[in-house]
Amino acid sequence: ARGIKAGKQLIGSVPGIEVNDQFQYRVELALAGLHRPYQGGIDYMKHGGMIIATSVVSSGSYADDLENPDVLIYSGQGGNLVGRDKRPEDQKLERGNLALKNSISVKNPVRVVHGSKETKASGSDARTKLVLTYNYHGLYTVERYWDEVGPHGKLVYMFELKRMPGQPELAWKEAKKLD
Amino acid sequence: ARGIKAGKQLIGSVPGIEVNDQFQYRVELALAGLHRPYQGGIDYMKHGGMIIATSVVSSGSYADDLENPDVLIYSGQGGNLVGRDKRPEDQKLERGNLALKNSISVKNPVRVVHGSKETKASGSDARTKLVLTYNYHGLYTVERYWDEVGPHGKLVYMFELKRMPGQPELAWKEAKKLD
DNA sequence: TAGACGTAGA
DNA sequence: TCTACGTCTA
Repeated sequence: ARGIKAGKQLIGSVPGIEVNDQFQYRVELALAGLHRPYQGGIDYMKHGGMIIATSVVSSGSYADDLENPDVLIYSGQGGNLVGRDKRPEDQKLERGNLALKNSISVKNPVRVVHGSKETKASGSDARTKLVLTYNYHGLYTVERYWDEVGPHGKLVYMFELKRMPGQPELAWKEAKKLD
Repeated sequence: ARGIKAGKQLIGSVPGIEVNDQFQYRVELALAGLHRPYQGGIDYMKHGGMIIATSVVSSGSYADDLENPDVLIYSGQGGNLVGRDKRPEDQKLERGNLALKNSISVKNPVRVVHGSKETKASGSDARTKLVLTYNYHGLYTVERYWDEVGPHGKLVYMFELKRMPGQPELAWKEAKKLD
């Protein structure tokens, strides 16, 4: 694999990629042109003088709401809310968060990729293990946003994304919580 | 690329990999079976009740000495000596550092991969840019180790590795420092 | 659970 | 220069 190069940044559907397509690593999302940042959850681009969001990845690190697959409540980025040894801070309405906010008025489609734990047969022995897998959920629009104060006492932006109609049904099973 | 799996851990040469083979990403080294850790500089395994080093990657993040390609002075790991916002600490003779020390008496071959900046033509425009590239330098033995006090006042372990004779010459050019 | 010579893009 | 919902092994 010499010269891995991410696909060009697009708005909306990516040719050759269909709803329910599955990926195992973030680098594959970049390669496919679905979502370029290797770690960042929000991808965006300049469009008509402002930045707008082009894709988001929800990987379960935040308290996103996924009960209804047609509506995604997505937490903003920043504020050091993930990771140990980080002092939490208020999130700011900049970069990815600003891009998502701008996409509300622009009404552009945003690709949504959902990371979920999936059970997978583990080679030679009969047991299974949980593997994080990324599923393409299709195009959404950003409907609204608000801010709340999280359990750490800091400001968190929340974005509501709604799935655009006329797309294939989601073949999506989340791994049962193992309590 | 479904189910990327690192090669099995070997001591010495890896079948199919030759001196001067070149790689672009750490994940490729893991895939090839040359060096499994994605970030760690020292790979090791249990052997006869102790851990011994199997490979090291020098990427220029530490003050390693590479003037003479037949002798590699390699800095130990740990102590938070790389990265911002980290308070430096004394390195400890554990994990990779302990493995390298044990390899002195075991005299087992250790694979050496050298990361260096290489000039590369940059697509459509005529300019070049520097890209970190990993070159396989072949098998070395660990000759000795010592500790020093670094500029930060903390203990750093240093290991001297010597290239084993009878291997192909290194076709190795480091990018000139751009001052 | 946490460490580790990672990466790309802004 | 810095951020960012990474990813592996111990």
